[in-house]
Amino acid sequence: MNSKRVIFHVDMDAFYASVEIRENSDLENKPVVVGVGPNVEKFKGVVSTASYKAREYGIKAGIPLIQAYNKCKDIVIMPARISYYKEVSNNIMEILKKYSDKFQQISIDEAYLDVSKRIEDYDSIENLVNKIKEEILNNEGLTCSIGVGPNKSIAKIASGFKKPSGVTIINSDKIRKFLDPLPVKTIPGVGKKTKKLLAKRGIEKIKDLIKLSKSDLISLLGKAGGKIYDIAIGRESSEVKPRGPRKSLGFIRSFESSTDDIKKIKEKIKELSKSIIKKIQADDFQFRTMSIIIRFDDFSVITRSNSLTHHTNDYKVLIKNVIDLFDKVYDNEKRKIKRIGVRVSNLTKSSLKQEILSKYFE
DNA sequence: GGGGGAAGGATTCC
DNA sequence: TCATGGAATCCTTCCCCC
Ligand SMILES: Nc1ncnc2c1ncn2[C@@H]1O[C@H](COP(=O)(O)OP(=O)(O)OP(=O)(O)O)[C@@H](O)[C@H]1O
Ligand SMILES: [Mg+2]
Repeated sequence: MNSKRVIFHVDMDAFYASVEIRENSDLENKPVVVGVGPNVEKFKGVVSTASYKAREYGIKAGIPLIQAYNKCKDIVIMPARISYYKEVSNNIMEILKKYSDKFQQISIDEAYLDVSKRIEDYDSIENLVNKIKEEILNNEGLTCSIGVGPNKSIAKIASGFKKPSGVTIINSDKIRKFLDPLPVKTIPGVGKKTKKLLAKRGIEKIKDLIKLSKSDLISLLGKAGGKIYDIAIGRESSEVKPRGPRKSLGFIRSFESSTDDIKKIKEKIKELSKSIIKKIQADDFQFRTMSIIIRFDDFSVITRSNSLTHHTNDYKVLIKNVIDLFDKVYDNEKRKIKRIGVRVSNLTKSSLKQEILSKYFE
């Protein structure tokens, strides 16, 4: 029995922007930006993604639209149509499933495929990769990048190595050669803060990281440190497994400008709550915990939450609780509010009996 | 001492 | 100067209770 695995990580190229370009051929080769936020037309919002042409100007996800415009006055800004991208995503995921024995969707535009059983040699890897890319291009008119490795993390890092439309295959005997020179930030889980913390200790490349012991890294970074260590030594071994049920659901909206108009804020809270109820009822969920999220004009963020004794999907219950939470915060609060959100968690399926748990209580 | 849960914050990801 | 929106996971603190 051979335990060596072959994992693919498939990641669509500039996904939202590519869909918009596919829909409108005038946009081909143009610097296209998909924007999100309170008023994309008036540059109030940020870049959700940028086409590769736009990236030449330093435009990338997360930067304010006004900055993107200043970098390139020719950009075409499209407001995001997430539900449409979701449909496209579903089509792509169906294609990917066909080519794998185990499948794990990670996000709207990424998935892991365990294809170990379908691979005998290097050529069969290339054949399978090309087949997948072909079918996505033919059926959906979109390109993707694929990383191949002996585990999920290496596959993922590999898929980002050559983009767009790249293929990167990392054999087990090339792991060190591949990982060593990469910056620590390449590792999934190492973000801005962790990068800085490591830099302070002179750790910038993955090869620096593996000089530390696993326990060093755990005492430095907690549980995350252990995961980061395993990835860095190339021995991360988590399974490709289907996505579980969602754990929370919520909506957040920013105001065009910060406000202390309580009425306006409460209206927004009700609107967001209504959307949540609509969605959980459609998806047949119930919740037990309700939270509000507030970002003030100084950009500090607070969350307030409370939990019920029983699950519910009732609008009135949600409204009462989140408005109460808000009133408590705004009792003696001077700062204006930039952004307000409502979220529910502790979810269960409404109809389906909770067989597994209820068995224990017979 | 610690299990177990609630709350709140921080960080990361896409 | 600008600074989204959806979600997951982890950490710390507090509390109830054995
Ligand atoms: N910071 C962000 N805010 C909102 N949406 C984001 C953000 N980052 C990514 N997304 C959305 O998720 C999609 C997939 O993200 P991903 O990181 O794979 O980038 P991408 O646009 O597909 O480009 P790439 O070719 O680098 O993969 C994007 O198209 C995008 O719009
Ligand atoms: Mg992508």
